[in-house]
Amino acid sequence: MRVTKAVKAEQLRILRSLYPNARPALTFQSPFELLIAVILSAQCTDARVNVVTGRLFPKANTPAAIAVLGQAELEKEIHDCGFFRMKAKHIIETCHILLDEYDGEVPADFEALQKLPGVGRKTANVVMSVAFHMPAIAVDTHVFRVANRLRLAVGTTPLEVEKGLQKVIPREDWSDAHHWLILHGRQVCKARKPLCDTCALAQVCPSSGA
DNA sequence: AACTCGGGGCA
DNA sequence: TGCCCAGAGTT
Repeated sequence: MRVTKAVKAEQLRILRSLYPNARPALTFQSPFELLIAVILSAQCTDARVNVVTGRLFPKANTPAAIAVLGQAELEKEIHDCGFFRMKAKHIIETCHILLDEYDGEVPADFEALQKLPGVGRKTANVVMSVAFHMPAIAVDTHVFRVANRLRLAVGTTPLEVEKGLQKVIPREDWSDAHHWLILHGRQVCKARKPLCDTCALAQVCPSSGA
């Protein structure tokens, strides 16, 4: 199957119809809360992150408060999220940088965000998109896999796929499309046994059945 | 490019 | 039990 521009448009139309009310699964009440939640979400389900932040944020939901909390106590709070020592170290360092260099605020700047410890390209894109409503597409493993299988965007690195998606997806849909691809990757286009038999995109997917 | 960090989900 | 993850940093 040849994935033309028209086919890609059809793929996107179907995805939108499948996941009409796509929204972030993480619960947060400020850019800082979102930043922490996304750092915690690496290799951890959003449901579990929400449980952890539901306990943590009432105690501390600012860079100053978490810095006061200290690494040892933070490690206990986020223990259930996995990689807790490394994440706690990164979060504490990030809080100090936010206090020292950004007046305790989360900068609405992709480059600045990505320089923070524990914040990579994916996390920075999520914060820009979700917290600051800027056009950005965060490419995680689900987005990467689904985009490649559909040939919606092809690449061997997340950055390549991100650029490819930016070309074929209307700017106003970037934030939503991220969620369509994630949901589809989790529920249907799974890494191991993709459910091609019942996939609504099978007709427009070159990887279907393969 | 390969490895580490650390738990849980799931067959 | 064993394998796989809604990543990022280091070597």
